[in-house]
Amino acid sequence: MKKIPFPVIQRLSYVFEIINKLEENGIGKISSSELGGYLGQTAHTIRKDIHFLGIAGTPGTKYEIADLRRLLIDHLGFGEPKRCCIVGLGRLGEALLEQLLAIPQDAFAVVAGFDSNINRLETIRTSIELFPAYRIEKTVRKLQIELALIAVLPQQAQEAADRCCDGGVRGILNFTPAVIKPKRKGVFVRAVDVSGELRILAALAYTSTANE
Amino acid sequence: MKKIPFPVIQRLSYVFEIINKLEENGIGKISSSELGGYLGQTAHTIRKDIHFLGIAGTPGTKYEIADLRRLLIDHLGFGEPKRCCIVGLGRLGEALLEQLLAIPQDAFAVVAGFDSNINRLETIRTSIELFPAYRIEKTVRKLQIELALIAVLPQQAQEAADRCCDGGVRGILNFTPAVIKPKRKGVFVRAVDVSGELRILAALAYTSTANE
DNA sequence: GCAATATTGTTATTATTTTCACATTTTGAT
DNA sequence: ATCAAAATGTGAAAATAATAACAATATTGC
Ligand SMILES: NC(=O)c1ccc[n+]([C@@H]2O[C@H](COP(=O)([O-])OP(=O)(O)OC[C@H]3O[C@@H](n4cnc5c(N)ncnc54)[C@H](O)[C@@H]3O)[C@@H](O)[C@H]2O)c1
Ligand SMILES: NC(=O)c1ccc[n+]([C@@H]2O[C@H](COP(=O)([O-])OP(=O)(O)OC[C@H]3O[C@@H](n4cnc5c(N)ncnc54)[C@H](O)[C@@H]3O)[C@@H](O)[C@H]2O)c1
Repeated sequence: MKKIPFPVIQRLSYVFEIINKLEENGIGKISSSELGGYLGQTAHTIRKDIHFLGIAGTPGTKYEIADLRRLLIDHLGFGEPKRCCIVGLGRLGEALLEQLLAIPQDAFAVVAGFDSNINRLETIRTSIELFPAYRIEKTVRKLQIELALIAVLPQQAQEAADRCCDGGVRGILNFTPAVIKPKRKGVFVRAVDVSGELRILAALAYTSTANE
Repeated sequence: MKKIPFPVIQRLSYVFEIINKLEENGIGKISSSELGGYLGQTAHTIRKDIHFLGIAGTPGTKYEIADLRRLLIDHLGFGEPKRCCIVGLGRLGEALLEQLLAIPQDAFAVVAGFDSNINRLETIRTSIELFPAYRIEKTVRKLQIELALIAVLPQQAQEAADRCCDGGVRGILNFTPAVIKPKRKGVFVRAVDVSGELRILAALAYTSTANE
């Protein structure tokens, strides 16, 4: 099977979100141009992206959403819920916990939370199990957790990520400004950094006007 | 001046963050390979990126951080603090507010918050001015706000963004899962979507193993 | 001083990604 | 039935970005 390029994966992930919502609203078909509209992309791009999944529609007709969904599940692994954990249950960590538990998510299941501060573990009221930080590795392995959200202070980010890697996670979502490197091969890291995003926006706006 | 490609802007924004921290710690020089290490990139890439700024260093020597900083300020507009506002002061909005006010930021200044719920405006204790949502346009114009962080419910995201555009913002950082389209040309939009990021991570992990 | 080493500047090459073009197929109206 | 319109499938072209290669320059140790 040919490797799917990263930008394509990124867009197809959004496509999956969109068709799920449409399906809930009883919509059964969608065209490449409509999808393009939602994503801010052209119909060309969408068709080419879908092409990476193998044949999904028939010419002349729109895409059958059910078919599209099935293909995305098969090729991108969106079938069964991914088990996640949150490391660092401060303000951000707790907000993330609430957010992910509140929204009815068929795609992700938060099954554990970790913090080095025992007081935090006793303070937070939630339906999932909470553990001290030194038990990250064992717990991740035991519960077969695949994804970790890192929301500790930047200084501890790498160490927290290393423990998750040791436990066997497959992906890390880093909310701290620190740069995290995966300890093992095959672990993917992505960052969510507010200051960084703002800086990029500022630079985009600036360079676009500076060139006029 | 030649247009700087987006990936380059993205990386140079991180470079700016890194050299600021190093400068605080009294470090005066840095090499392309060291920078590459921080960013998870090769020295080649870093040198090529810096090359877009015009000449920054001299062969044989490392980069003078002060020079690099000056060039980044000139070319990417990181000189004076950018004025920001937060639209939607729920759990996430309040957390963002605290986060951006807490960290001593020379790059960004949060100068206003907006919410449609008057009760929220009276509940939150903060040092910046808070306004009802219907005053977004006027306030953004008056305070010359350049960047907006959108943290309302997804259904209201486009409307909130439109008002910010009307007021004249240059960039929008969208924290909701809704897709936002800029109302005016020249307004840049970026999204921070936890579910989306998780899905991308999951897909990356899945496709990497499915191909083995 | 000079050679060895380390480091940047710049061009060239390669790979990736986007965009385009058009053939093919279905639907629906006349 | 037939034609026009609309939609996807797919390969080619163009644009963009990453990687590599190497020349040029400074520093350091001897
Ligand atoms: N990307 C975003 O959207 C965003 C927004 C706000 C904050 N942040 C970042 O998120 C991080 C957390 O912010 P916060 O406001 O929640 O901070 P916080 O101080 O409220 O929370 C940090 C928590 O991490 C715990 N912790 C420390 N070391 C640990 C370890 N080794 N293992 C497990 N837990 C550990 C602490 O006990 C604490 O509860 C910071 O790095 C901050 O910069 C990111
Ligand atoms: N990207 C992330 O990291 C992340 C994390 C958590 C939540 N979220 C998203 O952020 C959004 C807010 O989440 P939350 O938990 O803070 O929700 P919330 O309900 O606590 O807050 C929403 C706030 O927006 C206000 N509001 C509604 N309509 C408005 C309008 N037109 N103008 C101004 N204000 C308006 C409401 O009064 C409320 O105070 C949601 O879309 C959620 O999905 C994103």
